[in-house]
Amino acid sequence: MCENYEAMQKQLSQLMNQNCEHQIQESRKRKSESENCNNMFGTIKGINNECSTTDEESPIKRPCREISSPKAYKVLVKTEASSNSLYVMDGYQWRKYGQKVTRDNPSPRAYFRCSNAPSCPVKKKVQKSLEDPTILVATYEGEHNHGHEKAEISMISNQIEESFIGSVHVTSPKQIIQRTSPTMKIDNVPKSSIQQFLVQQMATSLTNDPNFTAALASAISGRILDHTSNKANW
DNA sequence: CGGATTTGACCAGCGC
DNA sequence: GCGCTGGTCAAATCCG
Repeated sequence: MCENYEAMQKQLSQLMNQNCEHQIQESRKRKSESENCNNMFGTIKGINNECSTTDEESPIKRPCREISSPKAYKVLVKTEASSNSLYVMDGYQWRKYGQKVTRDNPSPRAYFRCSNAPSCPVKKKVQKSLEDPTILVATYEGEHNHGHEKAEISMISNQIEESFIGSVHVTSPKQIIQRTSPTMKIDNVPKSSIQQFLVQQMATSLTNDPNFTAALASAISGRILDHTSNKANW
């Protein structure tokens, strides 16, 4: 699995390099992060840093500031439909320092800084998805310079639906949530998150396997029957 | 009372 | 230079 995953990463890097060169030749229209990052149904730019490697070679100064942030990735969180909260429980402690209504999305965008450690440079932007208000789009920038603390437990207990997005074209939010084609730049994502992602992928594959679920069901029912028959014998 | 949140003001970058 | 926009600051407010 890991080998296949690494092979996919290489292919993705090559493709993104090609896209990057093409983008350099395109218009120098102002890079708006809200247009590129918040619109998860379009081509998402600035989340990965592939293009930054060609900066020195390119005669045109790259317009996207976000590319200078090498550790940016997105997390999509499914929330309760009635919930208006912009708080994403990911195990870290965040301090909100601003909120803004952006032009292309009527729902406000909240800005958070990691407060687990005073010098932690990580920032997080959270905004509801334009297409599906029950989905919170959290964009993380930077890398934590402290321990993960209770993140692992929290991510499981809060049933976070997450997907990491590189420079890919996404056609539907459901596709993201169902993780039909997970693509991410491995350098952009904390290793613990990668492990989490792989575990989830494995769990999904197993649960989608009818043979596995049937065997699991029979094993559980057998266990229960054994247990009840043992009790009856008592 | 101290820390977290809210929210209006301010700043910088970009297009025209 | 001006206006628009996203991002950040900081004083006011809230809350445990």
